Amino acid sequence: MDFVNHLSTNNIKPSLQRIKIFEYLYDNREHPTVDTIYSDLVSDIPTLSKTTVYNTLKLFIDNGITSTVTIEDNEVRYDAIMEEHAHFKCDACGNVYDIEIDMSDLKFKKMNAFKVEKTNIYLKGKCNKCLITKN
Amino acid sequence: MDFVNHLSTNNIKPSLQRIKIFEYLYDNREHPTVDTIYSDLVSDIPTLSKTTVYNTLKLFIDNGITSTVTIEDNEVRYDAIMEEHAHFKCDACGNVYDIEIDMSDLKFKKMNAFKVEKTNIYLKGKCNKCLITKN
DNA sequence: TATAAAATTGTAATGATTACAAAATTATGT
DNA sequence: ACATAATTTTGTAATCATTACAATTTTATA
Repeated sequence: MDFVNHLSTNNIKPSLQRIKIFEYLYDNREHPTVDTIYSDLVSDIPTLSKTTVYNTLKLFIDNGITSTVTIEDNEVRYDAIMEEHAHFKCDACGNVYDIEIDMSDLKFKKMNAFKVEKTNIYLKGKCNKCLITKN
Repeated sequence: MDFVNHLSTNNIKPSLQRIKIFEYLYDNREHPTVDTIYSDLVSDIPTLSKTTVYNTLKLFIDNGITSTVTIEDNEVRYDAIMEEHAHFKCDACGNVYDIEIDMSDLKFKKMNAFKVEKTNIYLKGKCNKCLITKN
């Protein structure tokens, strides 16, 4: 994945901060929060500001290369994978995993009243790691 | 719907505030926010406090008669309908509608790694009202 | 009716996000 | 290359939703 090129082709000038933040998001698939992104990157970019993380993520979202994952009402997570997929959140360890899904199987009723542009799915439960360890 | 009985059978003492808040949630199916609930009820219960609305909704959720609807990362909505259903949010007018859905049709891959307890689905797009009016 | 328990309320504290202006960096025209 | 303009980054302060907490009010109990 050529991050510089990916940013450029999406009308985002590839500054150091933007490259590093996108790279982090793309490589760390656990859907990190702003705080996690900031904490993990500040050692690499000592001048990094949390405001920059917020600004940059908003820029990514506006240009369609990142999306938010809102499962809990008190934490916003970010995801750089834009292909159709769903999420699973383990309510024991709190981790959020990607899930492959075929949304074409979904059958909605009375959908003539709406023009659907995006379908979001997330599951909750226990991941195997937590089932084995804690139970 | 006998609200007093519904609260009682779910281990919630049916105080005036609790009855009114649940009644409001159950009758107003547009998934209101705390602010909306408070604003609409304070004329009816002049002493009502926003803290009470927060406390009461938390109590409802803990006792399984209400759930949160988290579609946007900056607004928490509440829903008293606990039967399986999905949501549609119109990003023109902002309204959230209920949708009937058969989740048994969903096919996930690699799901052996998880024990799923709850499936959440929401769609985004434009409702017919907005498509006709604004376009 | 007195006392204890529970519910409600108002205010203050918290924490995430945003606004904003200054500083730093990068691009542009000559 | 240099001066100037534009953009990006940064830090601080403001905002807003939510929570903590203690006081008050209401309800239950003996």
